[in-house]
Amino acid sequence: MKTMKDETRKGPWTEQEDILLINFVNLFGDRRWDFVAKVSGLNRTGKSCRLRWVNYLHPGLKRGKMTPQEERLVLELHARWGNRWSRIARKLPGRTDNEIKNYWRTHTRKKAQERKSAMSPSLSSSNCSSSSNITTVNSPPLPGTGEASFYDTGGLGEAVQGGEKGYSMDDIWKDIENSTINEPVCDGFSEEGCNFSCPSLASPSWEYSPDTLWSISGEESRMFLPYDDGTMLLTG
DNA sequence: AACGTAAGCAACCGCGGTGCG
DNA sequence: TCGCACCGCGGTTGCTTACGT
Repeated sequence: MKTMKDETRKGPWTEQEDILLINFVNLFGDRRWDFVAKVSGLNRTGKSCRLRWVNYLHPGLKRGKMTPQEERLVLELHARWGNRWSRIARKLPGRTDNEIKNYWRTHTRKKAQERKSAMSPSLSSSNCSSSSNITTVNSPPLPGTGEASFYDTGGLGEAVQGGEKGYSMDDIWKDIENSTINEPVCDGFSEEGCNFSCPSLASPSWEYSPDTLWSISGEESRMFLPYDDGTMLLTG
């Protein structure tokens, strides 16, 4: 039974809603989403709140372009695990399943198009190098091997070498090597179920800090004052 | 400068799993 | 043991922005 009062909001989140959600998550944690949704006064479902938090508001999130290493990691993990986006995301600190999923979608679409055009007889076959890609993932070029692939065409530069702080790509690769399809992988930052939960318990690479509080403009960030314990104060 | 298309991103939906009374 | 409520995941959709003509 839904009354008009129960009508939940949908669609894009406003800044005010974000602020509210952050404050209430900091108060009550990021597990009881229905509760948070109710007490916050947001006319949103718990589900919606969770999604907004996980995909956008979580302070550990990295924003911006995937590094070539991350791209390679995604491809490798996808080759192993398929569309287990959340699982893959756990291997990529600061990236969400949604982000990876979107990346993959775009990526595969691009690849499909490249393939198509490569197949086309009217086009030169010289561009096959960029369409070898995914099927070669089974034997991924490990970091440091210097093996060139199309994945490395983006960004490059300093981002490649130790661009990730806290949890090195080497560690991640080692971790992956040690993991198997059947074994859920548990590590410091990506413990099953702990990744996005309990911010105050997050591993160092996920901890709250003004630096990791989004990649937002100064104007936006002015609205918050992080407490010592990681909670925020709305300054208005 | 205007328009059309592609790409990227944020959010919703439906389903399955899990915990609890 | 069963039913319910909630959570999390994967798939999909729709909107916005970027780019090319």
